[in-house]
Amino acid sequence: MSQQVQKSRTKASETQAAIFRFIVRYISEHAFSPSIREIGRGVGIASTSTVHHHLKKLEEEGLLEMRSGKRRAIRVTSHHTSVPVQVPLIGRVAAGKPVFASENIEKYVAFPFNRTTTPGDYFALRVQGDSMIDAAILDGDIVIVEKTTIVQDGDIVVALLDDEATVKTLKYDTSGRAYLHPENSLYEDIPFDRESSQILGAVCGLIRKSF
Amino acid sequence: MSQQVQKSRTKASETQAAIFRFIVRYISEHAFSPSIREIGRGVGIASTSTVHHHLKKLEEEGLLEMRSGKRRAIRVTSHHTSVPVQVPLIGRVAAGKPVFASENIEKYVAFPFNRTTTPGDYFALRVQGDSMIDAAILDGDIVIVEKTTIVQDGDIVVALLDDEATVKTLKYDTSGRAYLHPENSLYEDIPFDRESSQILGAVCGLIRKSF
DNA sequence: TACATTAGCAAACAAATGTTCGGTTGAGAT
DNA sequence: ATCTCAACCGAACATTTGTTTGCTAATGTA
Repeated sequence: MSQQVQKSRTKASETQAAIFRFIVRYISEHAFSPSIREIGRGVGIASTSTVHHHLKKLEEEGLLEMRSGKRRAIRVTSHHTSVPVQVPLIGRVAAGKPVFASENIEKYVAFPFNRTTTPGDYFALRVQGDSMIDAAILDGDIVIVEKTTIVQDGDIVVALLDDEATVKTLKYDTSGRAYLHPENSLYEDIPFDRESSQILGAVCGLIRKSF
Repeated sequence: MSQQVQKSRTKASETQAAIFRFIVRYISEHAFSPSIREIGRGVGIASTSTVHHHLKKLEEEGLLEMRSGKRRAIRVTSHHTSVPVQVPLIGRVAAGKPVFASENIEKYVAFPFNRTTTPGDYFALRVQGDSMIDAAILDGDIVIVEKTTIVQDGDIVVALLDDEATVKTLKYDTSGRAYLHPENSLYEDIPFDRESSQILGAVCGLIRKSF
């Protein structure tokens, strides 16, 4: 009999799992939530109220969030999916323009943050060259950068040198002078002057695509 | 006078750029689209029809897509943002269960694909150990894997060895026998037998988080 | 001046969609 | 047999929200 209780339980959670999977997949494909009726059609439930009931359950279980009243406003809880934050990808830096001006934004790339973040605090940059291969950063990789000027010895930073954004490790020599260290023995250290040059931020993530 | 034409033009495109930025930001923060009225409130336009008009323009310019009639169904064109596809992250593989059973799915992570893909064709795996550091894959990195068994010499693959999913380079020796090659001179090659072991897929992307 | 264009507003409309209510069915418990 | 409960249906309801229409003001043009 405990088996039958279990059976009814599993049936319920199976439907709910199916709904959950449908929502995740739908959002993946469409970039916006499904409506209750679309969910019903997707998993084979005819009544909107039944779907609604399951959604409430899923919400109680903490798997997803619904904005009451709003349409197509289902969101999967960050515990179970990452929150894809769209980060502006800085392309070639146009001379004269501020680095983060919209002219320099090539496109937006999604990065799966764990915590909620303010999108404006981050940017993305495509790495050019092999000067950081010993830090496992390859040519063509996209680094996610947190905008900050508070950086420590050993941080991988993005610095603006002659209208060119470069990725290097920041280090201090024995006399406390800052320099930029390429993680590749073929390259030389670059002295860094805070007056003439500028730290744009610290690398906090990376995306690589190989297809 | 050409200046004045330009002025009115820039004014229009400025409003539209503001709307575009608002939408990107809103979707980043909420994971679903704003409604026309929310956009209006966000950029300081009182009339829904004005916002609607600008959206049409933005759609003509190819910056975004709207599903006619559907609510909160604005989507930024993949040319300007990547499409965040939610990929299931395979955690510890439970003995006996199929690898891709939902029991083994730890969570979903977003990966910025360029082209539209079917989410079911990919999975994600957290890399354990430093056996691939010479391929710039570190301990803790998340690799994105395309489910396929068609792999070539030199491909970085995910193989299932003793209920453990491992990332290695697939190679063939001179006699055509397959083996798994760790990209780290401290590790030994592993002979690979297609009968007893299984190729789960080929690595096609990578996510690293360091914060 | 008269006309065209553009950005904006307000109001009304219609469609999509979340929410609620009552009823039905089947399995398990009392 | 009777009761309870969970899953489901169908229909009605209430909002949200996309769409349309007509109007005004400002600007540049013929």
